[in-house]
Amino acid sequence: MRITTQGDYALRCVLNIAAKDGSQPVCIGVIADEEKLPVDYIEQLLSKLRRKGLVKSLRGVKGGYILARDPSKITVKDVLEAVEGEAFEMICERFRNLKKKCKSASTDCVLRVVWMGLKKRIDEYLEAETIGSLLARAGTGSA
Amino acid sequence: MRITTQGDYALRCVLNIAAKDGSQPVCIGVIADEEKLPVDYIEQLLSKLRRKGLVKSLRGVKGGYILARDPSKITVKDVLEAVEGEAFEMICERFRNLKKKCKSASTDCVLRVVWMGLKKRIDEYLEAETIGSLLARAGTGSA
DNA sequence: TTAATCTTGACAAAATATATCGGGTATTGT
DNA sequence: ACAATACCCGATATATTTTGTCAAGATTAA
Repeated sequence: MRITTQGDYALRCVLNIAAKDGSQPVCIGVIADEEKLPVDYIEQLLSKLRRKGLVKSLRGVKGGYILARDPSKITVKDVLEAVEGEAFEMICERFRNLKKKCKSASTDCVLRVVWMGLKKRIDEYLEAETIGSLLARAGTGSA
Repeated sequence: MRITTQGDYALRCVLNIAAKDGSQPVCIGVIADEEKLPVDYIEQLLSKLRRKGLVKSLRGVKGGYILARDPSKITVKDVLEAVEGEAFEMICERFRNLKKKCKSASTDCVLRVVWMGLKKRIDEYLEAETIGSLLARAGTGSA
């Protein structure tokens, strides 16, 4: 079980934008350069973030990306979900999405209970961490 | 982020064995049949569980698998780790394993802190759940 | 000995993750 | 108007992981 580079990259992009003063949009080229990420790849990720309403984009010369709302209102979970779908997808849901049949998918399935509990834990944790809190932590060096 | 069918299947196999009276080993064919899982696939999973010391195997006629220790001493995390490696692998570690370079992998990386916190939450939860507790829950129907 | 059963490694197929590319659209500055 | 910059979007390509299958071998009970 792991988060993918998509989630990691997306978070780095958002953090990069958030760390700037916000007086002007940050363009993909700069982000890719500073974070050492493939520009064509994070372009897709930023598009997803935009469609989910986490960032806003401005086209043309002087264009780029800015956060759509206050960093403290953007959770780590928001960003992960934007690029990866659910932060934690239960295997039961996965089977459903793949049109496969989970033989034990009754509501009282013992494992289902475990996965639901795990999902709850994960979601709670990722909702508690925000871009704002990460930024503050980075600033104070108390990481 | 998700657990794979390997983890799910492995847990179903262990639960299946644990649910029996233990007077005789359970063979793969029976487990596969009862759990509706591909026999050749779970064969590999059970091999991993054996190598990790979670189950014991007996060959020949009347052979099969039995739990290596008390169900209450086998955690969900034990089973997941046996077949999937770490229950939650941090992206940083993954990069290392793939011999790739994570540019931001300094000890004070803000995201690293997040992943470490998440890993801790996940591991704690999965260590708290045991085959024994799941079995008890299934028995009482209080799921 | 024979049949049942685990053991092992190799192979194959499917799904996902990670990019890369090309052409299009909007905006700014001249 | 025009050129330069930068986002937009869909298609395609590659790599990796996941999932599943197969075949030959080893062990044991009856």
